[in-house]
Amino acid sequence: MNIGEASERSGLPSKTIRYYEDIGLIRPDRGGNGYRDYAATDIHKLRFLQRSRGLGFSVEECRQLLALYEDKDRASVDVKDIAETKLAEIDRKIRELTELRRTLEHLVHACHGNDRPDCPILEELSDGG
Amino acid sequence: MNIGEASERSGLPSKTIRYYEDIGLIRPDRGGNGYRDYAATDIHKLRFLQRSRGLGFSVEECRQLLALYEDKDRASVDVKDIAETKLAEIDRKIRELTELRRTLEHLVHACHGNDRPDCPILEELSDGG
DNA sequence: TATCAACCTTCCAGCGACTGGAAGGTCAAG
DNA sequence: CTTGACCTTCCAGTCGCTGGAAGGTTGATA
Repeated sequence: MNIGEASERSGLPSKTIRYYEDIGLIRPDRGGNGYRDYAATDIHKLRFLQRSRGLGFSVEECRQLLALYEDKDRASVDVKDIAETKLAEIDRKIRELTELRRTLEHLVHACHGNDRPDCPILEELSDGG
Repeated sequence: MNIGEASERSGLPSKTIRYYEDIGLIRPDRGGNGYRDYAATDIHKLRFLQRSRGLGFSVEECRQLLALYEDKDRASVDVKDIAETKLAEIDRKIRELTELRRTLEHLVHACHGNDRPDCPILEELSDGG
């Protein structure tokens, strides 16, 4: 299977698939013409990568998860640890963004939003409130 | 005032201050020795940048906000528009992260996290659930 | 006066995770 | 035999810094 079809089946752009090969996440065969040749297991891995990236795992975390996925003697606690760490990270980000949101909404509400120059948003940004 | 002191007063690393000059956000004077020389207005601008970056505005948005900040004939609605757009972006990010969080938490709960290989997290990642 | 640390300068490279584009090879259909 | 859709590699750019090398300046101390 050529990269175009691998792209369709995995939901990843061809560019991204080549990039994942560059950084050693997958190693497809090559045909006599030099074209990459993806087997069913490669497609599985690509879909795995697509989903784990979509869940917010970094490429390095995906590499670990993929290694665990391929290790039939793995311990599920190793997977769970990675996922829990990521969960905590996501929580932290949500908290940060929620705090930002609160501040920004407050400012937006305070600003008249007309053609006059006085603006609480700029005041906050310039003198820290 | 040298860059070190400007850094302390603005809360931005010297590297970042030089970077902001590179991309045309600020233009401090230069002393005879070639050192950058920051005036009080420069420090104001740097603090402004520090705060607006901290509120999640991109550097380009900061450039616009800084231009409005310096434009005494501005209309506050222009500032408000930028802030509202950013607010909507933050909302979208929070929603995305919350959805991620839900999925991930669900998976984490489903995984026993022991020394056996069976793992609902990997199952979800490999076959999409 | 020599020297030393603590500043400052410029320039180049790298991070993460792609993405775009150029220049060129391959393949299947008409 | 040409056309167009594939495929290949390689290089550069994105964003917002950050690190480091190599060298100049300053102010205090021996």
